[in-house]
Amino acid sequence: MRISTKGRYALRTMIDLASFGNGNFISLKDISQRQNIPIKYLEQIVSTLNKAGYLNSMRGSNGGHRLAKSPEEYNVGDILRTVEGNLNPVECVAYENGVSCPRSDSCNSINFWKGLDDVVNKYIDSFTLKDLIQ
Amino acid sequence: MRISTKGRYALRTMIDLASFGNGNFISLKDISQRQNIPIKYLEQIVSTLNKAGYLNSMRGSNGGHRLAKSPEEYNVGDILRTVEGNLNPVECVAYENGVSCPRSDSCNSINFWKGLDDVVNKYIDSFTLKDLIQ
DNA sequence: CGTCTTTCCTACCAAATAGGTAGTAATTAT
DNA sequence: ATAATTACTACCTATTTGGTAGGAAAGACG
Repeated sequence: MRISTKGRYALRTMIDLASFGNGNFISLKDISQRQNIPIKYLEQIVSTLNKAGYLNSMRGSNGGHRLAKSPEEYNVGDILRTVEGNLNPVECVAYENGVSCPRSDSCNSINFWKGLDDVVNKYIDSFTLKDLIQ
Repeated sequence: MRISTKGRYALRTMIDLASFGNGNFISLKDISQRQNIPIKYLEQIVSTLNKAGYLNSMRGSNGGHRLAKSPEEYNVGDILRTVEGNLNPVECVAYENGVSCPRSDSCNSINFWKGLDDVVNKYIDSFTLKDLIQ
């Protein structure tokens, strides 16, 4: 029942950009040093955030990353699900293309797990990035 | 953000005992077949539940396990924490012997993670084993 | 133009965790 | 005695986590 470093680093990176960015491009080197995250690992995480459209990036000298939107427009749940994959507590609550656990008919606990999934997602979806800045 | 098979199997085992036990000793073989859980793996999980005092066990022919208390006296959160270890979403919210994350002073997200930890534990603690039987 | 800085992309890797399997000893009903 | 069952301990394989490493592409600046 853990959020991995990816999720935590992603959130700290977004908070860092929101706090120190001010619309300017910030290099991974700066974020890496401030947040104490290995730069090569940070690259991968930022790449995911980038592909999700959360960031604008610029290559080359003086390049870097900045938020694509203002902090209150980011849902923390979206950020976490983007880098962590889904956050289902158990796979039987994930219904991809209509397929569910073969035991679901006889399973007494599936509604319990669904409820857990709900409270987790409801909680993380109740925060925007702005809420996490002081 | 996953509950492992250990937690799910443990819960299903407790539900099975509550549903089919009726105060009698039920063998792991029976539970294993009904719940489709490898018996040797089940042994280990049941051993943990046993050591936590949740079960009475009897060896030998016609032996088996039964609930030590009535279903409404088991908290589902306790069962899960017993077999899964703690369920902290991130380690920084776990304060063992007063030690916390070295970044906690400057960390904007620690209260967010603590809140997540709270909603998860509050949810799983709001169910007893009885609630999960039909 | 050349160089420096930075992102972008892909491959690789070691340690930990998950999810078991296996063997054998101890206990008890019949 | 023996068959059935729990109890204990060691082992094992696949996946996931948490990174490293190297080089290509792009842009700023002298």
